[in-house]
Amino acid sequence: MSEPTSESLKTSRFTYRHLQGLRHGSTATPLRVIAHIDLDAFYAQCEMVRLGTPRETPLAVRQWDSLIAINYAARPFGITRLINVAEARKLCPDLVLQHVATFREGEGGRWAYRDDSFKNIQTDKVSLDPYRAQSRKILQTMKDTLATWSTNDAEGETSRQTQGVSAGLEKASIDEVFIDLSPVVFKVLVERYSELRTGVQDENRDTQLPMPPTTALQWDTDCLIDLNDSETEEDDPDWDDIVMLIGSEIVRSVRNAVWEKLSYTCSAGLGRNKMIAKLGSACNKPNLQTIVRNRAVQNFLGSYKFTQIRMLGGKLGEQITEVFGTEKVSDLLNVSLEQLRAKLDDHTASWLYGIIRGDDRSEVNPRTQIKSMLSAKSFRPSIRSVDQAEKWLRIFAADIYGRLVEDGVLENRRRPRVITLHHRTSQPQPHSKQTPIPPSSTIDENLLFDLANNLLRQVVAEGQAWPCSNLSLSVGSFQEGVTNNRAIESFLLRGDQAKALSHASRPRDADTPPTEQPTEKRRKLDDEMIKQFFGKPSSPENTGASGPEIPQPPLEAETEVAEIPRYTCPRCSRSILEYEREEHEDWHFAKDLASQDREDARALQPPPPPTTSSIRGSFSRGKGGRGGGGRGKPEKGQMRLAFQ
DNA sequence: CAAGCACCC
DNA sequence: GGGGGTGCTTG
Repeated sequence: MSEPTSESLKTSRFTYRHLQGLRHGSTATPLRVIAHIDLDAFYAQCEMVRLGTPRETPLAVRQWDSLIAINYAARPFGITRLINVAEARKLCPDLVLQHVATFREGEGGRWAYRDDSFKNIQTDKVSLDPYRAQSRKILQTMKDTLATWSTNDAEGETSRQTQGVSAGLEKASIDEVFIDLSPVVFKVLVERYSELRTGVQDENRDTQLPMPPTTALQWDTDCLIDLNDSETEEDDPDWDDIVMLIGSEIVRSVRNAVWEKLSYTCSAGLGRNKMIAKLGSACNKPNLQTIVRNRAVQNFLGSYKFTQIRMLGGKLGEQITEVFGTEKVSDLLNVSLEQLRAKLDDHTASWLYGIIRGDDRSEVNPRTQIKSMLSAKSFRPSIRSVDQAEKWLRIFAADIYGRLVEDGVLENRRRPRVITLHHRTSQPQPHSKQTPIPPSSTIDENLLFDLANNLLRQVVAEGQAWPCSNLSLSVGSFQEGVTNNRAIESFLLRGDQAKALSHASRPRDADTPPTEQPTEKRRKLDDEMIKQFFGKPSSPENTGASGPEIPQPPLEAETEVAEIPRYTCPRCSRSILEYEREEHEDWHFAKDLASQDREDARALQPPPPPTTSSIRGSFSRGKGGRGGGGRGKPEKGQMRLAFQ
């Protein structure tokens, strides 16, 4: 082990700047902690819970003649989603086969579990509502548990500035979430390690942190990814190991709460970003969590095909495979950035270069609310009349309306602004028609049905509607209701005041360029400009300049009384409430960090996610023929990039 | 805006 | 493969 004399003098690889990045959820800090939590065979577990089936009982969820979820007890029998019901029964005679709930023609918007649904593919439509309901409960339990970590003060002393931190939670699908644990891990970290509490002056932000006092970490039941070849478990842990340990403790408590309260198991991955966390959660299933420490990232990623990395599972991954003649991350590591740039557009090249080295700065989008709702049905055989189609539109409208009610249409919390009808004929490519939902209308089943029906008439009128093999209805572009609107308006008002204030009192901020109207917009008609103003309330300096993850400096409340102590910030000359001083200083610090990030970005090329048509030059896909060479990178794109 | 495309479970 | 989702680009 370590010699107490020389080793104890060692300092951490990390600085106070890195630590502050953790506090504010900076996407760049190497101390960041992201979790991905994935419910195990989710639909199957929903049915097990609903039916009270023991965990050892093999169970599969059935949709018509297919299996859409298989629990872990059934998997040893060789049952997969690719086989049909008859084959599954043969492999496992005792298999519990539960059909999904369905709507039935003529029974309104009520779904039900029916014994005979599998025989009624012609009249029934699948309902996933039971699973959405469970998903909501699980999400809420996760949030509640995270909240206990955020507000619980162990000692009451250190929590002064760290209380109320919240973990950003992104619902990635019905059975997956990403959590940015950074702020809450920071809170726990400074509570447990008093040596990290010392304030530090601006000019000392890059001072190394002291080494953690610990020499061995207790990882409990976690699964650890092996360290890179160059690393050894005998080395003392640094803070990036400690934050993962704290993160894993938090995630374990979240998973435990979901189990104790709702009887669901889930698996989790922890790492320094979303890509790593996501790959990690799939490593040890079911009911386990996997930690990818920073010192294990190279080893971890080296074993993957890059086509398994998020965003590379589709055509982009396919194209990269063709161009470079390999699917392996380890092979692609030997390709220089210049070589990547020769074959891919700059955007994609630098993103790819970073991502295979474990660099992913994408944010956890703190989003829980649904953005669109879709109700669909495939027809075998195809349908060929308006009459038949209308019956399904009734069911779609009822389905979606029921979900809108759950979402709060009745209380006017949210309402969709657009409705879309998708249809498919024998051609593989589906088509769609959409139309606005009249803003003043009361949304109900009939309204949705009428709008859908109008769209259907349009499709029919254009010909090519029959035979129809697939039909679906969706609503989207949600608008927040009046209650929230008032809150937003007052927020915007405060935002304007903030701007006025900042222009008046801040010396000069390179971050906030003088107001500059995009020239092409000048040509627009006045009323369009007005519409745009109200439609896009965030001005360039609001969206771009301060960066999404950086909190604005606290604003003074209008109702404030004079006796609250204040101080004048030496950096921006603003008068700040004394009790908000620390936060304000942190804000400056975050701003500094952000500009540092941007400088880094200019030098290194930032890693934004790839977009379409990323292959450079004449490489073209089967159809369309637009390789993307033309849309390279005008200067404006660069500017925008720098601000993101 | 409307429509399509890519990617994900 | 069927039933849902998200985000982006293009005309």
